[in-house]
Amino acid sequence: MQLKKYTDYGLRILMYLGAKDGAEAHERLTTIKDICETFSLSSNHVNKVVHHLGRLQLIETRRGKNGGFFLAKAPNEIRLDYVIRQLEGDEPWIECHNPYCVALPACELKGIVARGKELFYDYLREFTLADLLKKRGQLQQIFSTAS
Amino acid sequence: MQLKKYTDYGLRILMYLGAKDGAEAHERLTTIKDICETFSLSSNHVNKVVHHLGRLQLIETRRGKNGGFFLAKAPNEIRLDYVIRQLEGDEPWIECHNPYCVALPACELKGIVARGKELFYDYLREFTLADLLKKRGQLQQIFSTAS
DNA sequence: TATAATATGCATTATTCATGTATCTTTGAT
DNA sequence: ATCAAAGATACATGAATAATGCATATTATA
Ligand code: SF4
Ligand code: SF4
Repeated sequence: MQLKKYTDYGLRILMYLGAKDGAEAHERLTTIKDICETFSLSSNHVNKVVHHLGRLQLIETRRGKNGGFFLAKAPNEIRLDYVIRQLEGDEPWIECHNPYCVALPACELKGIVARGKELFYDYLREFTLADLLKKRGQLQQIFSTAS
Repeated sequence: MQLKKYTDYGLRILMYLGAKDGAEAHERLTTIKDICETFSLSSNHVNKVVHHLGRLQLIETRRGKNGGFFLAKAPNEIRLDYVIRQLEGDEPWIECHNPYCVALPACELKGIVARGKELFYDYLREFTLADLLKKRGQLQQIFSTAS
């Protein structure tokens, strides 16, 4: 019972992008290499997460020389429940089929767990990327010295 | 992001025990074999879960011939949050060390997820095994015909 | 004393996550 | 035009953990 690193990497990437400043898009362009160096991660993995974030239209990616990516929305429009649900995958927390459980027709448990899961996400729904950037200055400093 | 089958097996075992009736302890004795046949599970795995439930003092186990196990508490005294926390293991849902994440000192995320996790368990805390036995009759029927 | 049950430790398999390699495509700079 | 730098994509490998299997010890009862 733990979030995938994949999901956390996605959030780190968003935090990195959100912490950056610069009015012009090209000033804000970040590359996969930047992320990897900052967080000491595998470029392949980050590659996939970045691609995923792009498909979700949370970031905009630019191929080719001088390419990179940047936030496609304002931080306060990026809700954490959405990000985590999408990156993590939104399957039920208990698998009752596969193989089929005989108790299923009379089981109260699956509903309770499912409701608990929704409460978890309801809570996350109260937060956006902007909330993760409260210590923006400190983040900037960490990211600039990390590489 | 899914509960382990191990955990669900534990809850199934408790449901099975709770659905049984019979005033005397020996009438209520269930064996690992019973569980395995009812749910079509591996006896080794069930073995371990039963042992675990015994250590948690949720069931009482009896070794030797005519042995088995039975609920050590009333169903309404067995809280779901406790069972799931114990069987599942109560680790954080995000691992920030191992390897160490540079953002940690300025990270708001880990706290948010940790709080969400607690809300999940807070919700489970409202339920006990008794709530899982609402359709007790139907469960009894299922369990008696399953084997 | 034989037998039926749980207890326990270790080995193996399966699944999923994480990572690596290679190649393609796009884009800007030279 | 050509090259190089970036993400996109597909596939392969490795690592971690969950799930299962096997063997044996221990205990209690008939
Ligand atoms: S016991 Fe309930 S929750 Fe668990 S697998 Fe069966 S139906 Fe699903
Ligand atoms: S980003 Fe925050 S939550 Fe994720 S690993 Fe780093 S410190 Fe932990």
